[in-house]
Amino acid sequence: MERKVRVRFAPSPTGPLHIGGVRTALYNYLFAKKHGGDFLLRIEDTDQTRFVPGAEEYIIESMNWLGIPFSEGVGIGGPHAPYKQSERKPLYKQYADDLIAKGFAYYAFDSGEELENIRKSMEAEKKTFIYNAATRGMMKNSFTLSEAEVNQKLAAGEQFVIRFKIPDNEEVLVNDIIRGEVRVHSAQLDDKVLFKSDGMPTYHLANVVDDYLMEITHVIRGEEWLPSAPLHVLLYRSLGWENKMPQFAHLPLLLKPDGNGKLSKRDGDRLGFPVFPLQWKDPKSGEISSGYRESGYFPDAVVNILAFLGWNPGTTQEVFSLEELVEAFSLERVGKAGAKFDLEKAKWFNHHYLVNLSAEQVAEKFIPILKEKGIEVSKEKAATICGMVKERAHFISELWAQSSFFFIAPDSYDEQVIKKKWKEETPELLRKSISFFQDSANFEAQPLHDAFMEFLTSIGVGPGQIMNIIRLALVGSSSGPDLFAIMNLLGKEETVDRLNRALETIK
RNA sequence: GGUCCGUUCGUAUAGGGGUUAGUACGCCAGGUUUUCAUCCUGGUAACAGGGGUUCGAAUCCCCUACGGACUACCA
Repeated sequence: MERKVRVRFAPSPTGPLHIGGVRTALYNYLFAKKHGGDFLLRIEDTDQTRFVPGAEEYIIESMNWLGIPFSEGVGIGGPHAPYKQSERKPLYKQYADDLIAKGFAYYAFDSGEELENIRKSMEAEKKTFIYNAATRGMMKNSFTLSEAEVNQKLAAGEQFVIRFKIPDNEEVLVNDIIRGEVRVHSAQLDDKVLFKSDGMPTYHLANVVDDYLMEITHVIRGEEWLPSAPLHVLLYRSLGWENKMPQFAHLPLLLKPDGNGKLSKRDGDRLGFPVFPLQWKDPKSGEISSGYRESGYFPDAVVNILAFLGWNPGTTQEVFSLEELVEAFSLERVGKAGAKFDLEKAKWFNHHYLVNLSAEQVAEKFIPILKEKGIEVSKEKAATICGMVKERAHFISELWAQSSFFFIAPDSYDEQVIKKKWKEETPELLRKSISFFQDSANFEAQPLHDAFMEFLTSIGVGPGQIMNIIRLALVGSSSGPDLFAIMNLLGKEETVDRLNRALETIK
């Protein structure tokens, strides 16, 4: 019996969504769509102490910006609502109780302090404290206390947790789509807390219960969860849900670009690239972290960049739309090793997307920037300019530096060019050129070019002697688009003005 | 420390017993362009180390090294 593919993205609202998380969400989405399945958003907020206001909204806004839609979940609703674990709180206890009834879990009354002390003293002996078959007998729990004592503590309202009883001496097998068979001996596992003293389940319980209830078929999550996957397998078995256990796929981590280690919030701004999809202002410290959106990345480009960090299609195609990614994606082609973010490649991707936009589309995004600078232009003119300069930029924001001379005459001239190109005969040449332009009836780029070339030939001057000077006068530097196209856009009057100004100013 | 996961050019990766170890970004050189950018062509650069298995290993196995994750009443 084939179940309908259902996957979930289950972030914790403890801060802004990290690009590693975005990639996890993306892979989940791609997998779901590829198999005609569902993609749910579940918010895992079982830890009230770490809740950060705005984080949940941030997650949803990020996914919206990226154009990755959920089919079900928080903010959308669906047959398994609610999708926020804090709102599902009453649901979990019964499963913990069920586990206790079946002998797979037990009450424990050790205080945090007691636990900490024993961990410390074990550490002093260079041993690791594991709360399991080996140590249960020395702690305060259902095994060391009589049933009457336990009941009395419970009745007295004493604080307790419910721990999972890891089976003794067993090899636990986790079947991972990406990593194959992973085996861990139960002696290495500890009796994790399933149910906290505050009445909330821990991740482990809530996650398994909700995945079961929501009929999740594939759990695609970060590699940091691999060590606890054996516990989850055991939990499915103990709950009697083994035949409904989802398949696991643990994704490789995103690493920092320099050195090693997991990519973290600090690295991004240190290395000059965002680690968050959207700009984030920490509600407590007020600290601002940059986002891809605000940095000028296109959502399609971010999706494309992220898709290729840990996955490849097995062909040489690198530019993929979201639809194409859905078509090409498979978990089998996800790599095992952590991937480092490459800023240069990311910029290249964005540049590629920028160039592939039409001049009109680019202009639409550029006009607001011009407005901010107090410049009003027609859509047509903006589009013409964008068409001329878009391939010289990685981001929309770089367009201004590439095109400001269209709107504002240069207030200085590149010294290097002056030094190299401004010769004794230059002023005379420039004067002749000015009067040529002054007398030109046709200022269309091509005819103007042809006529000017003819003129240069007639006075016995090579283009190299004057073209750079004219560019310098018009642009202020020696770079930029086709000179005659610039003149055409500037118009005769402005062109002649700028040439005259250069003549007067230089030397 | 323990457990688990990983390791191909600087980066992302292809290749999974016989390849001149391929591609992209970056970088370098040449071409195009009156300039710069784009574009085109070429180049640079990698199988962590050691043992096996095999006629043959980047590929399979083991060990070592290195890196990472986890080791909470956090997720």
